[in-house]
Amino acid sequence: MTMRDPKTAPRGGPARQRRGAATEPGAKPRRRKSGAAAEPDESGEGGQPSSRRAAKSAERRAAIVAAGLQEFVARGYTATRLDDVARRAGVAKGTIYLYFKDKEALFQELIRSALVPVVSRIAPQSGEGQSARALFEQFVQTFVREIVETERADVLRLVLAEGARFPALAEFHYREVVLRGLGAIEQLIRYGIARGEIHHTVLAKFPQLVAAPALMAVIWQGLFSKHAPLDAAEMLRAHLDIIFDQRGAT
Amino acid sequence: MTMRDPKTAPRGGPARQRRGAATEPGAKPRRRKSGAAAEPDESGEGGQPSSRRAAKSAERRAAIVAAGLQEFVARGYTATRLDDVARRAGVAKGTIYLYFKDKEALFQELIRSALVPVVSRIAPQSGEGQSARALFEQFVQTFVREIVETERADVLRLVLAEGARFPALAEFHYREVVLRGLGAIEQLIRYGIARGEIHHTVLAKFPQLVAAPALMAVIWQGLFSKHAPLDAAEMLRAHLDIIFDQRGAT
DNA sequence: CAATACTGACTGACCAGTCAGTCATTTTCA
DNA sequence: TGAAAATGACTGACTGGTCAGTCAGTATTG
Repeated sequence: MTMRDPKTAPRGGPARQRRGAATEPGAKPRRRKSGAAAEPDESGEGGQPSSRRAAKSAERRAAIVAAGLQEFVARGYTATRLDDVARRAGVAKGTIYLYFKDKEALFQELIRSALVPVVSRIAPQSGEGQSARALFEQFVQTFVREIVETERADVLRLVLAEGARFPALAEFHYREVVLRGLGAIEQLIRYGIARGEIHHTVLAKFPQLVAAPALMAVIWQGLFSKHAPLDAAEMLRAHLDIIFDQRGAT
Repeated sequence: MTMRDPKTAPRGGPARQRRGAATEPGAKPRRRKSGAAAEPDESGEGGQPSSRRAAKSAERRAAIVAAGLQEFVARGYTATRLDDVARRAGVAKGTIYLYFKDKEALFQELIRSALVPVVSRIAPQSGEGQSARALFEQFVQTFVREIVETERADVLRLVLAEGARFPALAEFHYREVVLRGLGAIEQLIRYGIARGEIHHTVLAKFPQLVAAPALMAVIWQGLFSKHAPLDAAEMLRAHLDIIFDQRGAT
């Protein structure tokens, strides 16, 4: 097994520096831009000195990320050309390298910024006193609205597609998205069991069973909806009926 | 949206002929080999004239497919180099082109030969009189043994990964694997409902709900098992408990 | 007028697909 | 039967296009 990760694979080539895994802002490339690392500096318009540049910088960065998102989603990691990303972002190719160390760094940042924020947003609003069923309904609704019906579904598929080839990406996604997501689901399940609404206690052990139809929905929409449309919301509701023991009916 | 499919993308290039979709043996490249199309000619050793050549030919073809499988699974479509496939198969690069029209043809053939045969094998043995539960158990067991625990799981993930970029592949997979698989599941469900073992009649409408945990298992094993092992068989059994209304217990 | 941001032509590696030539097997025919 | 001819299988150096990443130079800004 040769198993070389995809990058640009410096075969026998010259220097072409490499680094273990992700980008971890703080890399220290030759020149580093103001807004390059973190701190989006949320001064919208104010008068902060040098805020003008910072704002424009943040804007450019965002444009690159957005463009990258579309390109990567459409073609996958390897087949995406940074020239295209640059063109789509209305920027010269070199500019990308002012904001990101290399192609992979852009890729990871992209995934990060597309999925992480939504994980917290989708978690239950903790509404004590509400029925577990209601909380699950809300969960499903949010999931469909925020993921299945947005380009975030594409990003999720992208992670599934490329994850196996990017251990660092898979690990990150597991930690930041899967663990947190399943954790939230498990809490909901326990809540439902405690309230006597859910009788299948195994679900607390395998929250994946609750998430599975959502995964199915995301994948189906991406690959097969053209051949056989699937009403994700309805399917997920039906799944809730099963979890909550609502037999029969439609 | 430019949306060009990955291939080698003859950008503005010269002639470089292309064709609509798959390979469809019968393409008619310049020269065509004996065993190139179908009919493996199962004469093991016998005396059929010219069987020697045919046998060796089939062997080579198989070696190429096997090598391709490993490479594509490890790197994905675009990042796989045919030079590597050739080396792994113990063959010169040119030889690949004697058996397959191009990279994509090899890729498709690969997926085809890895998944299609197993679909029929995994379908229920129609054992009339048996409880639906028993049939489902058997189904799950076969699925785990034949897919989750084999490299076929990798192939399945490969389809999920590349399907979006290969409409022809997605369509083929939908027709030959998904439709047939879900069809078999739906039959089982109806059987279970008819026997009064399954009460959730929605399942007949959404057999995807039954398949979803299997999909989850395949994906989890590929991406996250390193971080959090998942006992697929146990999870799928737990899922059956839910479908069959076996409340509580573990 | 620095300093900083940006540009895009350029380099060097890379790789799908080709094809002229070599090797192996089978057929033909004396 | 044995040798030459014909057919088929295989090879790998080569071509032409591609693309990540660089950097000298230009623009913009404070």
